Amino acid sequence: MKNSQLYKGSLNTIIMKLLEENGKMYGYEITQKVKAITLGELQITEGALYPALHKLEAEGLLDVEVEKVDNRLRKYYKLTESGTKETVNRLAELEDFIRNMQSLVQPKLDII
Amino acid sequence: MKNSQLYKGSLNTIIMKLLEENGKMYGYEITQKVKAITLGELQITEGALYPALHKLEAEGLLDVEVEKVDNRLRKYYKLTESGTKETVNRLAELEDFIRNMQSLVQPKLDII
DNA sequence: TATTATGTATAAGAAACTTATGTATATTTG
DNA sequence: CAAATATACATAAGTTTCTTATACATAATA
Repeated sequence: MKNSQLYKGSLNTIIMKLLEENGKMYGYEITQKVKAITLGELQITEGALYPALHKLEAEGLLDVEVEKVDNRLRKYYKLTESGTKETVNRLAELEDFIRNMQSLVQPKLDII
Repeated sequence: MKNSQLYKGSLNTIIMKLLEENGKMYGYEITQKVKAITLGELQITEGALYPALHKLEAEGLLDVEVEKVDNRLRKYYKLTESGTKETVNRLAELEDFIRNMQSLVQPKLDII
């Protein structure tokens, strides 16, 4: 699928929110979860996801823990303490963003 | 002001929606309108705005018309026929985007 | 007189992505 | 049983969209 340009910049927030909600997740799991929640509309590509996870880890917002399941590698990510705090800010920013976009787009009401 | 990363990719949609609503606008007017509607929260910089307007024009979505007001230049932009059609799509995409982001972020409701 | 507001523009660089490719194992389908 | 799909991670090249800085010019305000 071709995601709209609008999603650009929202990936970090999505990752952090999912981790806040689910405790720990691995990359592939995140892509499937997002796909399920958005009914297939938003597909996160690996080319976007893995660099994003690595960056969040480098920033100290995520911790990683490797597990081997069914002879396959999994890297479980979870929020650090700092990441948990930052998630609150990111979600507040998202709410402001959505509110502002709705203000810009909502049709003016005519009083009859 | 420092706008959140979230706004990345939304400028074109904002411009087109404002032009749909107001018929014709010039660049500076767009920046002021957005600032007013978002109560100062979203500041569009010239470095983002003018290249965006030029690109939309190059794509045939906007027409431009130069006017001189108070000895100062103004470039009024308005949607072309093609731009009007495309605006419908962009606004639908925005609605989908907002809906998906809310699905991803909305806290699960507990039934008591 | 200096700053702020109005008005447009571009150039260099950063950030977040897409697209393509690579590697490897497990499971399902024809 | 072979081939395709699903699972699982990763990176590199290129594109798009933005930020930041700079430039020019007139009008209004402090």
